[in-house]
Amino acid sequence: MDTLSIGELAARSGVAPSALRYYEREGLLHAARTGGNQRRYERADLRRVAFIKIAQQVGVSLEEIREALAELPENRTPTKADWSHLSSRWRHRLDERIAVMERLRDQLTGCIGCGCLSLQRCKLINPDDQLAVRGTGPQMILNPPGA
Amino acid sequence: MDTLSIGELAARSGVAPSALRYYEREGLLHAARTGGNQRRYERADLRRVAFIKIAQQVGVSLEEIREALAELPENRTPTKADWSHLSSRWRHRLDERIAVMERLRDQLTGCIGCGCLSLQRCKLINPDDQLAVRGTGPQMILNPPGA
DNA sequence: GTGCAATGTGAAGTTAACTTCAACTCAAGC
DNA sequence: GCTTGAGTTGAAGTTAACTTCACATTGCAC
Repeated sequence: MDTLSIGELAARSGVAPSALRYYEREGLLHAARTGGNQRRYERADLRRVAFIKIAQQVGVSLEEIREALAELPENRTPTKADWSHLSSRWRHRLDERIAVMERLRDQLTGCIGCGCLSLQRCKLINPDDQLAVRGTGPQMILNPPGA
Repeated sequence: MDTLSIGELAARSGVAPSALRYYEREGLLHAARTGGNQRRYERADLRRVAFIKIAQQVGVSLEEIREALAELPENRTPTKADWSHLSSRWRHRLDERIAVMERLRDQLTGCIGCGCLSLQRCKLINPDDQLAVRGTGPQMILNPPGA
């Protein structure tokens, strides 16, 4: 057969049936129904679920993932080109997130040297938190001066 | 004065007072009290809060953060060496997480070429999901063969 | 010393992303 | 054809990490 029951999709994707039903309620996934009202997924849905998992790994909310998936064609199985398009957009997200984490790491590494951990600038240099006026939180990482 | 009220710490750290109280209930933070029962924080607590924010950025739960912070000395203000030790441990975490995301990105990039997005190995090469037996989910990223 | 913003507390509410439950129906093997 | 393991639904429960609320108390400014 070329369709999958919810249990099969769950086993293949590593996502619990209850989560798949939840995704359906949330509009991230759609399933055809058998005469007896059971869900039947297409193999293409494996990709869809894979994409959802990947995006979650990157820290994206289901809400945003749904919006992204909404760009895929509804009336036909997505083609390579469709997935390519989506994937490359997400590649950018990934790149950005990696960049943030690298800045975080480098800043942390720099702070190991003086032990300050202020992340707004080393306390030894800037003992009065003067950078606090730029906003709250770890400014140097989320909003580096050079970006 | 060299202590901070909860409002001051909140403003400096970018963390809401309610969150700071919550952290205290959860054992991540401790504050001295004035005669009138108001919290007074030491300047060293700015570092503590900064560390909490950083760790959260990395996707670590407060539970784990609390465990990490528990390694700091309780009876004295943490020294540079104390923070250095903690920081270098977290640098490893960051490195690992960055590595995972880079694998994710590279895999995604690879899949853009064929449009498959299977992440268990390109479907064109492995049309029957044979890798599914290795476990559920995106194995190649979370558990790369070479790791 | 008085006023009013800041702070205190416990309890309840919120959001995301699911899971669990109860009660029922479907479907595949013997 | 009967059993039994999947599957269905709506509703309620769960967890993390907070926020909001109501109401009492404090403490700096004038």
